[in-house]
Amino acid sequence: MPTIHDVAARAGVSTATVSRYLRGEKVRAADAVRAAVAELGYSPNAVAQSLKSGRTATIGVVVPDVTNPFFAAVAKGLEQVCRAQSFRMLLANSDEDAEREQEILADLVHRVDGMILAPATEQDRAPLHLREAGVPVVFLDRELAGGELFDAVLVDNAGGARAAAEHLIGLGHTRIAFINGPVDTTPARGRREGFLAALDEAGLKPAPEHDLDGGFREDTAHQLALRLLALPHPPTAIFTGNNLMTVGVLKALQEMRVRVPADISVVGFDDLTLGSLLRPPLTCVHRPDVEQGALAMRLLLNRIREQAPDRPRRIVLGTELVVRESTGKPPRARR
Amino acid sequence: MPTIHDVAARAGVSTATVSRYLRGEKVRAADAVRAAVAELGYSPNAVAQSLKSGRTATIGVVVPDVTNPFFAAVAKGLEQVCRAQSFRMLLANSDEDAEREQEILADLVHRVDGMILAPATEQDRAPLHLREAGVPVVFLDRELAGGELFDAVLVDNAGGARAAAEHLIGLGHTRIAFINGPVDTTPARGRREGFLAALDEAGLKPAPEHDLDGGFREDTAHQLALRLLALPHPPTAIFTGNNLMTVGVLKALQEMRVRVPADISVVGFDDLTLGSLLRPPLTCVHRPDVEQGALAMRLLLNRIREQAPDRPRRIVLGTELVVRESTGKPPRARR
DNA sequence: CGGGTCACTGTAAACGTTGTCAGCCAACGT
DNA sequence: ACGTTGGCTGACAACGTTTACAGTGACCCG
Repeated sequence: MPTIHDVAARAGVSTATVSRYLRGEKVRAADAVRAAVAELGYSPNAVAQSLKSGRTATIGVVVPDVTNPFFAAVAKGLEQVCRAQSFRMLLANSDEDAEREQEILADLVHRVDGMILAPATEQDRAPLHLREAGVPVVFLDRELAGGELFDAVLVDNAGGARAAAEHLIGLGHTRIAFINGPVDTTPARGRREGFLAALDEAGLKPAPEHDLDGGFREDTAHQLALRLLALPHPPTAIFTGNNLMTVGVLKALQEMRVRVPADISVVGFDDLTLGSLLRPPLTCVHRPDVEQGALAMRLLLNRIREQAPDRPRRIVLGTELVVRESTGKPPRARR
Repeated sequence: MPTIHDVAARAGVSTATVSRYLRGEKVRAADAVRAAVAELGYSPNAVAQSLKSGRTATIGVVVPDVTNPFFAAVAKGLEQVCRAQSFRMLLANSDEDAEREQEILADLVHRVDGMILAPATEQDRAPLHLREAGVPVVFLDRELAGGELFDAVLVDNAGGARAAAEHLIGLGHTRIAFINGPVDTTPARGRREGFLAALDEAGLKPAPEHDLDGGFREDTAHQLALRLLALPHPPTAIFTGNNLMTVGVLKALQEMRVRVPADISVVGFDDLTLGSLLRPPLTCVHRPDVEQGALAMRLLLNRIREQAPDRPRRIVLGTELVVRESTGKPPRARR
């Protein structure tokens, strides 16, 4: 692989001249250099450039799981903006595991100019090290308990959950189960808050056995749904805290031949790609995903460009309740 | 951010000694160095290491679109193996665009030790440059027309498509439409081959207006499906060449209130995450996805380790026809 | 024709690491 | 007492760039 020295030798100039030519400065031997570059098929070594300049033109992205359609969509938004601005994207999955996340961060610090992170828990301390190391961080969909020291692009979790709960309450439901994510996580905390607020305003209180943590996982939610069905007083509606858990619940209901919404209504936070094709089409809290990624990346790249340490910016995106057919009035028999 | 010099100074030794200590060699001042490292919170600069060693411990991954659940699953497999072997993953989407792909490759050559690539077309010449640059490449799900010069992890496209077609033929269908991807793409070519072979054996020939290219895109497939329905002799079954197009077709059928499988049967290549929850549950050609990614990455990392230029390896994974409820006998009226 | 300006150029020193090399010292054998 | 070994060490040169600095020559002006 040819280096700048080879080009310089061939063009009969110094490396400095080649370097300058490449950066667009006016150079007498431009033609010769251009020819040499072409003949040798030279392209500058990015690693050497990084070492010299201290910039890697690379962004680290840590999400729980790209397989989750929400994060896949977010990743797409991130990547689009990234490449449009000549940055690259180093992607890693934390699997919702704070320890693994920490390893990944430590590994990535030196290789990136900035970091997009959806932390596994709000108690996470690892990101503070990043800050010390001078690596700008933007939190995506989740943030730290420590307060708003970092930039973040979030979604109106409380508002979305409240809308979903109010919708169910409006239909006449009183026994509403909530299969949520871990409450030490921004979205789960916010969603619970909105959910409880709506219930409270309607004079309702959730039974403890209806207020569950499904760990944002399909299989856990699946089991919890089965357990809910086995209860002496099963709920007439289930609100799920993310897309994966919605799938788990729907599969459980299908297995047990529970009719939706005749027997049980289901609302999910997050749309499903195939939401409209499901049996029945899913009522859900819809929200921008690609846009959320794009926004986060733009925020980060701006932050990297202007080194002026502006105070942290928090962007909160709105949600939309999409009413399809998985929700209806509660069954008479159980009321 | 402290460097190895800072550590050396603090420990009262030379940088060489620190470097040796860090690589695990026996060093007299081990205690002092350990202490200095801890106190300064030093960690080696990966960029400098890369420059010196010529290795980046990074793998470039170029797929059409991470948002496609198949590639999301593949990406997960890739990443798992990657991290298990202390490599990182640079991810980019080509959007099925050969030109964009070429830009990405050129950009990534110097930053990676190897490359996983799902080329946009089989005519693609860009990967040959990678080979010249000494960057090992493993093709994923797709390969080049130029013959088998590269490693590749593929799937038995012809076999899967044949099974799907035979299933439909067995049910009595004779007018089967095929919405395929671009035939200058490995999977689309193979799938067409298997499809046509099965029809041929049954003494059937597809009408030209039933043999379509949906570009692997949901929206295009959607339009094509609408066009098929408007035909004087619409097909009684549709076989779709990938997951996105299956979705497009299903949505079109739903819009037009066409009953599946009463009016039209549908089989798709690729499962859908929610395949079993759809109305009706989807009959499809299922195949390993996470495993395919994991396999490809293992192949690549082995290739990087052993520099012995072994001859290219091609791995072809099997498929499985999952019969659910979207296929049935053709409607009487139309036969 | 001397001096000054201008536009460009080459030399060389970084960036942070690793690896080669020669050198040092203690321990050992004679 | 002295050479030899062996284990460890530090100085220094890379790796491929960029860039500060100090030229260099062409050109113009008086």
